[in-house]
Amino acid sequence: MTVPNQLPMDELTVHHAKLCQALADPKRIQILYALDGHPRHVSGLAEDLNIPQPTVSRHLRILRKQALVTSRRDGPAVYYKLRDRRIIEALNTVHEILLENIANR
Amino acid sequence: MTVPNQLPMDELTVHHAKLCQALADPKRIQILYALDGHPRHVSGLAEDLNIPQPTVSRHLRILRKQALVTSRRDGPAVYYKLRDRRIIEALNTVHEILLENIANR
DNA sequence: ATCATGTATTCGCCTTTCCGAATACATTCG
DNA sequence: CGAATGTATTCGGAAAGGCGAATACATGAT
Repeated sequence: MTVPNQLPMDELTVHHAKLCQALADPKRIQILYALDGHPRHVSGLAEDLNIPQPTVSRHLRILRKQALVTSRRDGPAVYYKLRDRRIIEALNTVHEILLENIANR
Repeated sequence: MTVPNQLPMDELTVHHAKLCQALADPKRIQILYALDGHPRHVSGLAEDLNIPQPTVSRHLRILRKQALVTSRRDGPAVYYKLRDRRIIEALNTVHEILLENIANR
């Protein structure tokens, strides 16, 4: 039995995947958790996480593009904060599953 | 002020990111939702989703590696099912955030 | 054993992602 | 206007991810 031609992928699902992709990097996960409840500016994050400032900026741009964080400028510094704390809940759920995966090995 | 050398990345966070990475593809998202409450075999998924069977198999291998799905063979067919339905909840949370992102544009 | 059905893997190619290094841009102060 | 501080971007290369096509592997029936 042959499989019919693939139809164009649902745009919403593509965006869904892109949002997940924004979560799929260890440094970005660290950044999101670091921002939870604590708006921080870029070099503050860089020092806390021991990540070079340009790298932090690049990751923040990715998170901003997916509207996971928002920024406001205060003098020369730019402060970032979470736009929706539910993203932390989603990450926590995945983390719980991860812990079980490790336990059931 | 110079940033100190980066320390080795927390292994748990690396795995956390890998788990998110497994969610970061539209076809895998489709597969996970298709499996929600309905164990399916490979070519059933392929037909439902209009995706070539080898492609489905490759994505299922990735999901299996992250223990998001389990498989059991029944004759020549292999049935897959979700290992933990909370992954759907995590995806749903991300989806809600996505819908708001689209609305607030 | 052979065939039919269903599943998994390999190969080659292309695209995407990530990083370090360097540099450009923005804001405030003197 | 500099100079100082803080942030963002670009470039080049390396690594990872995805796909179509072809093929190999596994199971059950005849």
